[in-house]
Parts: sequence; structure tokens; C-alpha cells
Amino acid sequence: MGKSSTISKVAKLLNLNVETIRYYERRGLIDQPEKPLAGYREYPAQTIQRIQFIKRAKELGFTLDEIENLLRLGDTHCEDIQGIAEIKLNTIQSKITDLESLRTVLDNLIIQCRTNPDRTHCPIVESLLPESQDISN
Amino acid sequence: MGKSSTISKVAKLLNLNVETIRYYERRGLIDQPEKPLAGYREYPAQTIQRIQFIKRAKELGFTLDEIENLLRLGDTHCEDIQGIAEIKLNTIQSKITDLESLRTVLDNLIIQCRTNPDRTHCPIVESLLPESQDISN
DNA sequence: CTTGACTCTGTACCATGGTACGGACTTTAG
DNA sequence: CTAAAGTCCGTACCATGGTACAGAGTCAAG
Repeated sequence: MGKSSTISKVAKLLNLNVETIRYYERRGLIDQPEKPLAGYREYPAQTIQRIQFIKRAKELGFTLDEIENLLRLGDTHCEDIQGIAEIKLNTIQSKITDLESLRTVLDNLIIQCRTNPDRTHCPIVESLLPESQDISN
Repeated sequence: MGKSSTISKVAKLLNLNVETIRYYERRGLIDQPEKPLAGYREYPAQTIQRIQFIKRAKELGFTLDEIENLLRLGDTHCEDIQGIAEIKLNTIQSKITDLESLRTVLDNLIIQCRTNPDRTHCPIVESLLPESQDISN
């Protein structure tokens, strides 16, 4: 037992893979921490917080590139961060809209399947096939 | 002018990249068509339909692996296809739900930003930082 | 006939977000 | 003290869905 925060302890604490933490370091999202004990990474609370920041931002749907920006902006420039968040909100909204129309289409097709008496022709497959198409030229 | 359906004509017709069509062939989603004229692929209407099927299914949110399954099942086994579609519908639904809660969180944060008088502390950044955390083992 | 556009094959590369492994070293539990 | 478990670094590999060559051959318009 000890308060030493080695990479696997941090990984366990934050429910991440050890390799993932090293990957974030390689990617420049976190600095390499001091390595006092025979070259083993010793994570200060600040770095652990930063990793947790990354994790939460990822859960919010930000990409690692975007998170890099967020981290660079730090806790200044609230407006810039707000801007990034607004762009993100827009992309999330259009993803939702796309998925909803997708859901409608798929839902209708499944209903047609359920009421389909002819098991040898599937309404889904038929909907995917072109009606008829002029190919020439 | 001509009725010959070379790869670039098909690509243009379906608004796909030539390389994408060749990629589908490599991946086994379509057979290599006959190559009568000096080894040039000559696409029969059937294959063009199949490519269009792939394209539409992709627009419906199916992955290429899933599309491969759909194509293997052909136009028989309506129930099996219905099953795949239902699974897909569920994953779409949970994606929508996830994105919606994401949107709510982000939306609230942006509103906090707008009404934030202290430009040097960003509510978004603060929400991502841990309150306080016991690190020691 | 020439020249540009098209096609062929095969292989390498792109982004994204990691995961795995080899070989060496260190720490820790028993 | 020994053996297992953890760590190091560097590099290779994974899935996904393509995209981009290079180098050679072919077709079509003028």
C-alpha cells in the first residue's frame, strides 16, 4: 500500500487501459510525469485530473483533437470554449436528426416485414433495390 | 456514346468513387464483372443494382459487414433480414438517446457560459474538472 | 497518328482511437 | 530469496471505410 500513483493505479482509478494513458502522453494530451522510482511514471494529482478531464470530454462526444484544443485554451477564454461547444452542439443535433429519420425508415420497413405474408420476398431488400434504372451511357 | 458500363460510368451514375467500387470488389461485396474489352470491367445491370443496394444500405446506417450479411441472405429469409434490421433499429435508438442526453448537458453548459460574468473561468472547463478526488491507493 | 483520358494491378497510405507485444528491468508479496 | 506482477520503450498491429499512388496498357477524339 502507498500513495504512489503509478500508471496502473491511475488506470484502475479512472477505469482506463494503461496503454491508453501512454497513448495520450504520446499524443501530447498530457505531459510525461516525473519518473523518480527507477523510471516509473509517478502521476501528480494535477495530471490525474487532466486525464479525467480528457475522459469526461470524450464522454461528452469531443474528439481527441478537440480536447487538445480545450486543454490548450485552459481555463481562460471562456468565449472560445463556448464556440467549440456550440459547434459540437450543432453536429450533435444534426446527428440526432439523421438518426431519427433513419429510425423512421427502418421502423416502417420492419412493420412491413411483420405484416408480410410472402416470406420469400423481403420488403427491406426490395426497398434497397432500384425500381428501374436507365443504365446506358 | 455507348451502352458500355465501365467503372467510371458506374461511379458517376451512382455518385461513388471509382476506387470505392474496386474496394467493394476487393472486400467481396460484389463479384468482379466480366472483362471483355482488354481487361476493362464491364458492369452488367445486376451488379450495378447490387452496388446501389450497398450504397442505400450504407445510407440506412448499416456497416459493410452487415451489408455483406444482407447480401448473403439475398431476397429469401425475410425473417432473418428483419432480425438484422431490428438489432440495427435498437442500436440506432440507443445512439439517439445517448446523443440527446449529451445535447442536454452541452446545452446547459453553453447557457451557463452565456450568462457567465467571469470570463476567466469557463463553466464548461469547470464541469470537466473533478470536484475533489481521493487519489491515495 | 498522336495525345489525353481511362483502366488495370498491386501496394501503400489516411484518420481515429486505441491495443498488443517483445525484451529488459524493477518492485513487491510471500 | 524467488517468482509474479508491474513498468519501461519502441514498434507493430487492429478495425473501419476508404483514397492515392506507380507503372503499364488501352481506347477515343481530332
